[in-house]
Amino acid sequence: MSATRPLDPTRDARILDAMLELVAETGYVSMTIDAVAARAGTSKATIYRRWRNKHEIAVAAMARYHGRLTPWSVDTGGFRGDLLAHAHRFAEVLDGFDGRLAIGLVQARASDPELIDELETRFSSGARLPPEVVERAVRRGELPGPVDHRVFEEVVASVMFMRWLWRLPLDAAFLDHVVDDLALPALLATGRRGGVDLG
Amino acid sequence: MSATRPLDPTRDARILDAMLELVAETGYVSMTIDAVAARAGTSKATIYRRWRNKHEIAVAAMARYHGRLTPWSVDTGGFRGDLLAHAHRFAEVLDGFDGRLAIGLVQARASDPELIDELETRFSSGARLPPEVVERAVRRGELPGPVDHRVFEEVVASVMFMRWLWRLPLDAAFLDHVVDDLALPALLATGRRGGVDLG
Amino acid sequence: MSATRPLDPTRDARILDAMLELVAETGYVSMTIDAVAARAGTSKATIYRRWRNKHEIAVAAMARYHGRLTPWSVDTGGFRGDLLAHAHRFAEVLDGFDGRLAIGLVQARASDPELIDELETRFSSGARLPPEVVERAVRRGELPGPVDHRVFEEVVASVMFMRWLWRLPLDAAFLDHVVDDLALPALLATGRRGGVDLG
Amino acid sequence: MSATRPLDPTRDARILDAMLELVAETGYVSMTIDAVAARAGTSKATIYRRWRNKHEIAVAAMARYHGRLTPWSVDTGGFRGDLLAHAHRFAEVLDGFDGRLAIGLVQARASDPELIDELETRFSSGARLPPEVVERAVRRGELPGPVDHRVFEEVVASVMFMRWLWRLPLDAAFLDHVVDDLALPALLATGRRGGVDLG
DNA sequence: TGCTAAGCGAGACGGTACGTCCCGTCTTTTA
DNA sequence: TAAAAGACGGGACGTACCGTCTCGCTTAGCA
Repeated sequence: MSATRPLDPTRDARILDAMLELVAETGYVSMTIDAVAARAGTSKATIYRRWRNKHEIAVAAMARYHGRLTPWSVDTGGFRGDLLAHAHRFAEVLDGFDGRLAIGLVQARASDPELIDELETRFSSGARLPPEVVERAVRRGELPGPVDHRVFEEVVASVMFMRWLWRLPLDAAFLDHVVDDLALPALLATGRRGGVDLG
Repeated sequence: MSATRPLDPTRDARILDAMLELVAETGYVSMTIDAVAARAGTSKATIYRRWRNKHEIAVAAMARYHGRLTPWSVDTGGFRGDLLAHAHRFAEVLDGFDGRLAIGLVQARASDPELIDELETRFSSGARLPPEVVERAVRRGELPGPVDHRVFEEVVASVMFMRWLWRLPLDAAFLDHVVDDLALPALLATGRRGGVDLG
Repeated sequence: MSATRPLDPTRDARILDAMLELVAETGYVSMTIDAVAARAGTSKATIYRRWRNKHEIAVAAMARYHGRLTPWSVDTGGFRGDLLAHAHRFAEVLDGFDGRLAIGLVQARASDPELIDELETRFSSGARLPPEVVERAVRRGELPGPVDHRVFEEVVASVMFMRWLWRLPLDAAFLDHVVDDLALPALLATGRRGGVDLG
Repeated sequence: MSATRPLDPTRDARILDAMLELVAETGYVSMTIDAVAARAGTSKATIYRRWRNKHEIAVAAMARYHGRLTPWSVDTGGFRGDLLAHAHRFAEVLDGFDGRLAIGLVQARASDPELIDELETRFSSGARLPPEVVERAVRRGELPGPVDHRVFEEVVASVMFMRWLWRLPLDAAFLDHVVDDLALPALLATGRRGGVDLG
């Protein structure tokens, strides 16, 4: 018998990083595996030894990327201010790398229905409201009781992403609207009714 | 001066209809221009005389399709029932033709900003809440006063589209959640504060 | 009965001239009917009203061109000098418009076997030796008797065209060779044997 | 450093053979690259990886073909008979594969000067008179001394190719004419004057 | 002089081949 | 045996040109 040689794990990283960059730069559909291989400094065979096709590579790349997202939080001293700050932060995320990546993701879903099933929660994690924001508000007396922080992410991520998708401005007035007219009422309603199951 | 011959508009219709059918049947990426030409009974040249590439054809096809969307309304006898019915209706729209077409729209977005902008309102029109639904509720005493019907569309279209995008089920429980926890609180909030400017 | 309008003969000329120019510039295969129409300032329909296809147009153009070829002659005072002068003249013809046209002709034959059947004699007319050259030589006593002047054209046109085809130089040394070693012996042989039937 | 994979030479052969067959069957213009690929059992990409366009493929195919031409000779017992036999042989060559291929050569000439130059000698090799034919004639006393065998090829290849080009018949009468009136006088003249430099 | 058939330009049309690009697989060489 | 380099079969893309056609406009020649 002969010694088998394991796949070199440093290649995985180079390949997936190249993949992410190219999805952000050109979109999933326009991006080619040859380009990924070139940027990663590997050969196509090395890529296809690890994943079976383009969309599997994309899945792996997204998983790697979202695994690296750092949680973000801020304390402005007030509940509404915290929500607004998180909305602003998500607007920046959309306008940056993540937005372009999101387009790539959506495009990928078109070509490869199975691609992003498991990425749903990860995607909106950019708009995630940390539970301590709610806890602080309760402690400060701004909220009568606990509310479901996940509702914020659900509403804000969706509405802002859609608006960004149509290239409408994510300006201060719109963020005020999202927080005051959509997120806050929904959050307060969860408090009144004792929770929500987002399934 | 001499007469030049215009592009035959009956061809446009045949081509775009064939395009829509094939996108719905096989998806944007799998669909072939040759197949479109064959089904439309034209030649490829006739197609490329009108649009420069595949995605421009798709954009045109979707513009044509959305231009044909008929408004929809229902009266269940109660406000919540009406909202739920409209949410169900939008779920059907997404699961049908529109969902698959929406993906094509997102693909097109990269290169066709102005056309996409124009389609924004049309896209969410599937979730549009007709003003008379609100008026009926006010007359029945279910609402203390008028609320902004556009908030329904804004929240419901976004949240449901996102969920559909990630292929999570648009089942009854989720629709209840959207109506009760997100849409209704937001709608009622607009009533309390006298309107919203969605810009 | 009704009045019919005849085809405008001025168009014929413009079309065929444009055809000849374009064959010489780009070759028969590369030349397009659209380009002919554009240069002639007509429409394609006007062309196809006159001829059924590309090669018929080419036939007509060649016929028109060769119909315009002006006979050429010179008297150098000696038979060999006359032959050399005609060889030089044919070299110039090949290097000019006619050479490029000849290539077009040959290419045309490839695509359209029927194209140039009747053009054979016309083609070599550039190398035609006028009968008076022979008559003068006989009068001067340079030839013992009449020789078949057509042999000159047959040999010289063929050999020089082939050499030109392979882009070998048609220089003075080669022309001397053609005249002294090929044409003159063949011409004299016809005199000795009393004529040739070129069929 | 890493190993790169060379183009597979067995493909070249299959492609060029298929090309030759199809040129002979349908002509250069009618022949399709897809048909070549199909017959060669390769893909179009494999063909276009080797040559840039249709005519480069044709040139390569003809180079391959002419490289395989086998010299031909015959001994009829008499000089004139030998010449006639070689003329007949060349007529067959023209009417067969070579004639159709020659047209392709001329097409190629426009864009590939250097390759064509190289093929020049090969082309007329079909009409080449082997030196031993002359030597035998001298030994038999049919010729007073050595003559330049290359003159035969020069005259015969040119005159017959031209006549073939115009689709005039290469019948026995014409071959007699070529041998008796053109080739023999020119050959004998070289003997009288001691050689020719065809440069 | 007015009617009418046909010429004309412009260019759209169906069809077909071209040459390009990319996917996912396979082959060769080196380490 | 992994890795690089890249050739390979397959198949869609978008382009180009052919020969036909349709559309208005104009013009020649009969009435």
